[in-house]
Amino acid sequence: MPTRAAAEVRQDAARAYDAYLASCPARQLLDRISDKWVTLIVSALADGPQRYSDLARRIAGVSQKMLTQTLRLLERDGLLTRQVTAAVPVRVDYELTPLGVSLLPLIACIKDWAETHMDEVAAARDVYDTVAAQ
Amino acid sequence: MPTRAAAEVRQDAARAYDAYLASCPARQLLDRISDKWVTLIVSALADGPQRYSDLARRIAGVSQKMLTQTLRLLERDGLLTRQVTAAVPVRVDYELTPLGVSLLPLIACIKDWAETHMDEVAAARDVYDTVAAQ
DNA sequence: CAGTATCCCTCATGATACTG
DNA sequence: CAGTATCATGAGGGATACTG
Repeated sequence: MPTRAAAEVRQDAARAYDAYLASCPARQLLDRISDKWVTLIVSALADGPQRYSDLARRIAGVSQKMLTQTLRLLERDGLLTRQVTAAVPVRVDYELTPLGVSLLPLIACIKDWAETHMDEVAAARDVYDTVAAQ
Repeated sequence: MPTRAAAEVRQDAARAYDAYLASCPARQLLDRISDKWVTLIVSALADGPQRYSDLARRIAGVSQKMLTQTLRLLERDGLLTRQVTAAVPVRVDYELTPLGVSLLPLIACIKDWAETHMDEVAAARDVYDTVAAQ
């Protein structure tokens, strides 16, 4: 069964490549910052500490689940700290760590490229779509 | 029905925010480069033009579907060109455009941050997981 | 060689309801 | 206020088979 064997070889290669990518730092970072809410939360915290409800308000459209989940993720990664103040009602503040702050220039780079070049991309899309329509 | 109305208001806000994000250049760029295969293909083409089969070989683990789909996406965005040479068998070469090349420094920035700081992130995770386990 | 077409399936996200 | 728990869905991605 050469076909079956070839398929297996391909799948093995795919799995090995997946494993390789999983260990790639740049890939791990991209996995983080590509998350819809990660950059929004980090950017929101650039101005200083924020409470949970502040974040929920600033980042309209985020569900409680995703906000909590993403905050936990970022806390685990050492990008922000979670400070609970025992009171009634409870108060929880989130703040960027120096590591989290160090991410801001990178986000700024991405923003720069986007603001400089995304209109070219949009133009290219228009051309592509126009030609394809004919 | 105040509950229902409140839920609707929240959903409207979420939709409006989605629309806002869809028009955000930085978000659009992140949507592109966060794609697993986009950065790999762009990086592979940094060395110069490559044929379809070259790319398939270099980027082990990519399916034909995703390779073709991603190449079309990048062509549409004006990041690379597709050059078909009529012959038997057909030959297709892909090459970065200047716009595509301009993306390379940004990818390098991301790589730099990752290689500089991802070990700190990994360390933070270890601490977090260790504390959580107790 | 360089694709296209199809099916299938998982996994991430969001809505909803409940709580210390 | 700041979450947790549960359920549903839908879109992205892979496997497979076929083609100019």
